[in-house]
Amino acid sequence: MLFTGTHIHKLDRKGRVSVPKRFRAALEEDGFAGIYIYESPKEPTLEGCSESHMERIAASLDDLEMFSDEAEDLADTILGASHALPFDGEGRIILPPELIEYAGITDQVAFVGRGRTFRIWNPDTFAERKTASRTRVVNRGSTLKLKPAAAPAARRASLPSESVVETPEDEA
Amino acid sequence: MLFTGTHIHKLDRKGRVSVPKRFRAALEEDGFAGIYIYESPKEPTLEGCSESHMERIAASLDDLEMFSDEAEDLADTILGASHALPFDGEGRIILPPELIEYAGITDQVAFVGRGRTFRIWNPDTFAERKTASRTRVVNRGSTLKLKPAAAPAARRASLPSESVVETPEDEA
DNA sequence: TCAATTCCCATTGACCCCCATCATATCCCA
DNA sequence: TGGGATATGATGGGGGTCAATGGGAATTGA
Repeated sequence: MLFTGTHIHKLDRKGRVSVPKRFRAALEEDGFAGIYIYESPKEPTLEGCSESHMERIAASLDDLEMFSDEAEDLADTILGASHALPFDGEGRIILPPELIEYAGITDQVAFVGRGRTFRIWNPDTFAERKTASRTRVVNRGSTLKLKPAAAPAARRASLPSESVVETPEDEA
Repeated sequence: MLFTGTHIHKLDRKGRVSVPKRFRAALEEDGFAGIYIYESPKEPTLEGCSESHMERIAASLDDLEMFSDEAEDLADTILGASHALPFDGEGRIILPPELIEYAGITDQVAFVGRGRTFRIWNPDTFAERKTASRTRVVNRGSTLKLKPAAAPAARRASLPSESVVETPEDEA
């Protein structure tokens, strides 16, 4: 399952916010009915993911030298500062005040998909960032080199001829 | 399964539009009965693709340094801005207002095949662009070097020429 | 006992399902 | 070869359903 799109929901006066239905579906098939979030080190936004993805992060940290400074720092930043937020009956979570403050959120919350993870923004802040990103993409002429065709692995790979490649992101 | 040709359909007053039957067939064998679209960064058009193709994009982004600036920008521009639009019983999707506006669409919608992806245009805008790009192709003397014809992998390769790509700006 | 959290129910409005009609391509047969 | 008959896709619209939201009651814990 993939997190995509931008979904703007309301933060009510109890600090609750509905997690987008699409995200919920992806998260729930994961065992834990809820999300994990932590402060993004570089920007005023919250990183969110499923429990299994959090486990992947932990495993990756294990691989970094057990007691390297970097691993220590990352562990504190991500694992130590992460919050496990369960859904209530209506599929909402309660955003802890310190996270609300960190992201500069007021009355609205933007859930922004990033594939295997997502981010939680103040919608205005994200809007600015998005136009900036897009401008850089155009100016820089970014192209995305696609991987050789996703490993079939997942679900039925009914198309035998799919191994064919394609031009990256074509011209214009 | 390739998206080819240009198909013009009507946008009804509910914001719905039928996805061409040909495209639908290609998309449905993909698990998710619907399409993914996002704004093309460079032009007033929408890029569309199947879920598996979107997963490929996400996987490719994952590979770029997890947090390189460029990957960040592309993630916001593509994954964050994409919409998953499911088919209704009649094979239609609902085009979100902001996408309608971005592409300058009014009452008609042009689906234009591009191989593994397709684009959604205001038909008039596309018509202009098409003649312009055709002119460029002629002036420039562009030719397309075909790949060796992908190994038919398994079973009968009844149509030897089938793996071939087509010129970017296809016919009509 | 008070405060904070969790559970539960009510409301509303957007979306999705269903059906009815229309257009177009295909086929059949005289 | 023409004309209709039929199948299939495209289009229009109404209404039921469910996600998002708000608030109150019950529960927990200090």
